[in-house]
Amino acid sequence: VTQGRSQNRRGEGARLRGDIVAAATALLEETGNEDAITLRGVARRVGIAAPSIYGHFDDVSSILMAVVADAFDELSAALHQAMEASGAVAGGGDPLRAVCGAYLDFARDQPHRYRVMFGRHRESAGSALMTEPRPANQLLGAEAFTTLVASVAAHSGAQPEADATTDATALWVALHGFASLQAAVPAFPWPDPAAMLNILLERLVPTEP
Amino acid sequence: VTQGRSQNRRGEGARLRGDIVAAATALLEETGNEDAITLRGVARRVGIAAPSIYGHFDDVSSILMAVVADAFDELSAALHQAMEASGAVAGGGDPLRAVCGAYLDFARDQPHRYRVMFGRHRESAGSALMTEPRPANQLLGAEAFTTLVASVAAHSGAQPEADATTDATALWVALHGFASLQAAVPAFPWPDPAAMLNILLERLVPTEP
DNA sequence: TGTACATCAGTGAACGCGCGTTCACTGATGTAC
DNA sequence: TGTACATCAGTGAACGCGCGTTCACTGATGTAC
Repeated sequence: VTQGRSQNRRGEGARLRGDIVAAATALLEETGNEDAITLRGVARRVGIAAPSIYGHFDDVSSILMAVVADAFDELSAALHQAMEASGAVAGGGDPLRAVCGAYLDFARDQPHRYRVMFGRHRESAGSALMTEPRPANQLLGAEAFTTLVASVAAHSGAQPEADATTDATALWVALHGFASLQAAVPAFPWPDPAAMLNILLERLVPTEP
Repeated sequence: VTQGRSQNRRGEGARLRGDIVAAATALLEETGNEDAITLRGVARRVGIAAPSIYGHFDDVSSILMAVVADAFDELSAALHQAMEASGAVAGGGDPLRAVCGAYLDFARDQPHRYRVMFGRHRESAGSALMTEPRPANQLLGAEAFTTLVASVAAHSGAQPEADATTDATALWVALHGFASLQAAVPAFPWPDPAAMLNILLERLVPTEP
């Protein structure tokens, strides 16, 4: 089934790349299975011939990597925006809660994309997305983590013994655990997300007096 | 390549079932990819003809389900044993720490098996392992969770306001998050597991005075 | 202004592969009489 | 004690499928002269 897609004009070939990633993302989220991202499946979805993809990606696994990279960019943007928006509210906002809420929302709204971001072991992803130890700021997702650290630091303020990185790590671990288990085991009698977030924030992050 | 496997005697056909699950488990853990559990791949590994599997499983996805069910049994056993062993030590043992340590060990020693237990969304597993809401004690993994609750309760003792189920849920979420992220993002500068466990236990579980 | 040519963006057909599953079967083991 | 037969446990060949990838190609778009 050939669609009405017309060839891009010269110099705009890169536009197809974006369409490919978008189609792959849609397939992932709709089927719930990253194995649905096949070369031919993506090509069908975009409305092009399968070999056309090779103009933009070396192989099929590179498509998934692009999907993941995209997702990390969006997560970073969502957290950043939550922090900004909350800080701007006169007097009322709690940036840390806003950031954590945005994290959980992201995971809940696009569960399969979220799963692929953190659910695959990166050594076995076939390609070297991230295998060597390296500082946190060079990792995929580093920007998102930095935002979390900043919002934790703002929340703890001048609290003695406050170590924002340690606190943020513990908090990340808990947020991810909750998001991931809620998606994986929906039948478990979970507290509702707001209540769970209360518990985790109260216990894991010191509050400025 | 036919191996020296000889046909089971009458009434012992069920033995092959165990061999199939063991082979599938080995394939999963060795390749790091549940897609390596194919009908033909498992059959090769066991040393039988591919159709022989249909005597024991309806289809290929049932094999993975059996691997997961097995893994939950082992996890429950490991946690239970950790609690018992620790409680038996005269005066010294901390059952809660022992149980949590056993959980993290299980996840670290068999990372891919662990990932498949909790990393797939159960609705999309193709079969109804667990989709309907139901009480926690009817879930796959219920036994393991019960052990965790018991060890939390023992640790909190007569602490006022102690709610062992809530505490255990928060702790589970954190343990899973840590185990899962450590496997997924090994390059992140994690604290070592014992230190992380200290932090999480201190903050998430009230201690009996 | 015209025209030959290079490049860009993508196509269509074909390949070999491993897969899940079905089918009719085989040979050993036990059992009824 | 013998023997016909049922059942159990597993086999071998074949099917059709979707897949990743390669290959030579086509037609539109821009550019040098």
